[in-house]
Amino acid sequence: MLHIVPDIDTSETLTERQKAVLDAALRLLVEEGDQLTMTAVARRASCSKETLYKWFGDRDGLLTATVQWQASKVRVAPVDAKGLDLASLTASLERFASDWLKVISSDTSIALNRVAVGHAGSGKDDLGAVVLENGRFALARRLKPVLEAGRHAGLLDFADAETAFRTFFGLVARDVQIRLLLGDRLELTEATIGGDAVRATQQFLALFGAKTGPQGL
Amino acid sequence: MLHIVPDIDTSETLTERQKAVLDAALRLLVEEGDQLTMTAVARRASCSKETLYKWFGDRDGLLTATVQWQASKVRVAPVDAKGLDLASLTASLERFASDWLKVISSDTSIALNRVAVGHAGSGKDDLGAVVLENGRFALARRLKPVLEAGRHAGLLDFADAETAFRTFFGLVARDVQIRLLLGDRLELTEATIGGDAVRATQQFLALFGAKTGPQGL
DNA sequence: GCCGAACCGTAACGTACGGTACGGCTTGCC
DNA sequence: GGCAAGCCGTACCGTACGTTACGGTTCGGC
Repeated sequence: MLHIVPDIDTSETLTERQKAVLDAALRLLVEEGDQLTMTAVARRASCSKETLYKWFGDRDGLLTATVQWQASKVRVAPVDAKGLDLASLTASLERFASDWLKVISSDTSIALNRVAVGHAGSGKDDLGAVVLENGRFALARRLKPVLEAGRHAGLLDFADAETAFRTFFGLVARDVQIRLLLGDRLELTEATIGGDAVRATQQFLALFGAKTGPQGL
Repeated sequence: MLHIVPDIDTSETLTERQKAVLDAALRLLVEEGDQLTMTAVARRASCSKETLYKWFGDRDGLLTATVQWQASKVRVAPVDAKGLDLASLTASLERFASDWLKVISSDTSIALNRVAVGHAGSGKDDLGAVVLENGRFALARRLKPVLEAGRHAGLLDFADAETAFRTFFGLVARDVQIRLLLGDRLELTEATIGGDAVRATQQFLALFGAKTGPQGL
């Protein structure tokens, strides 16, 4: 989703067949959550359990490979930061907010985050780290250059890009992710997401917009 | 934690022995996460498995009772809303922010939320609903009267208390909870929490403070 | 056509754990 | 004292599932 870019490490020495198996595992993970069984994955993927173990080692290996496989699919197109004015900055921020809301409200993201959260307690694997790295931290890496460019163009005023990013993150996500993870029915329509993206962006600009200029509202 | 109030429904027809057993289960839940076993709980609580099943029905019943038992312990003292001025409103908001950050960064909260998130997928029980009801929604119920009082006193300006609350929630929590749930090391010291509470409150007032008066910063 | 590698389907194994049964001990009541 | 209730400790049962083993099939290379 969100502008798939066939990246270099997307293949990651995975054969097409292996990708298909991981897709099956992913679909099953969305449906069943963490209580999916190796037998179910094998049946869904029309492969043998022996093959699963040969390719992925054990259950945790399969889960990790599945999460990484999904992560490799959600590379978004970078936003170029040339010719930045308030309109384009606003559009970029709204775009980031909208994309992020779509991601965290998707069935796939919810399922993956649930599994990763569940595994985070017992240091058996690093699903939490993988999800975090490809979620919140990847978002920060992509957004910070935009924020820096906005500051350089005199449109934004902040001391620390990290702090500014975290505020933006909070304004966008609010209670959405934790409510969805905890099972709250919270249907985010296209319109709702769009409105929330605009609101969050306006609030962010109100807090961090440079005072030079008619920034009254 | 946070000003325990011996409430009416705290007992909830639980004997002292049962409370002790649930405390043991809670401690084990923090240590082991969702893979705690009934045998381990019985051993830790020095009771028999037969007793666990008699009292709580099955494993899910024990988990639910444990979560509810913890929830019954975190009733906070309500903030009175008389004689409200900007200083006391600011203090109240900072207090809410600080308390909430302490809650979501506590080992107990993290463990409970992890278990609830893990169970949210399969409609076996309603741990997610319980956690949500005693967490995010309880916070809203307590904070909204303060916001309404602030608006009535001419200190705040917002159309919808729910929307205002969610923005405050986002400004306070930001990425903290999801990072902690996913296993990110993120040590929140007393000082950090205090600073974040002040920052979030100032940002909230900048967004929703009434324009009448010297509200320039 | 033959061989080996890879893989499918399925059966089998071992174990961990939820749930149950039971003997023994304490406690309160007659 | 006798008795019943409640509970502890432990042994036990059944099952689900991770993991392994194996026979049968496909397929590329010679």
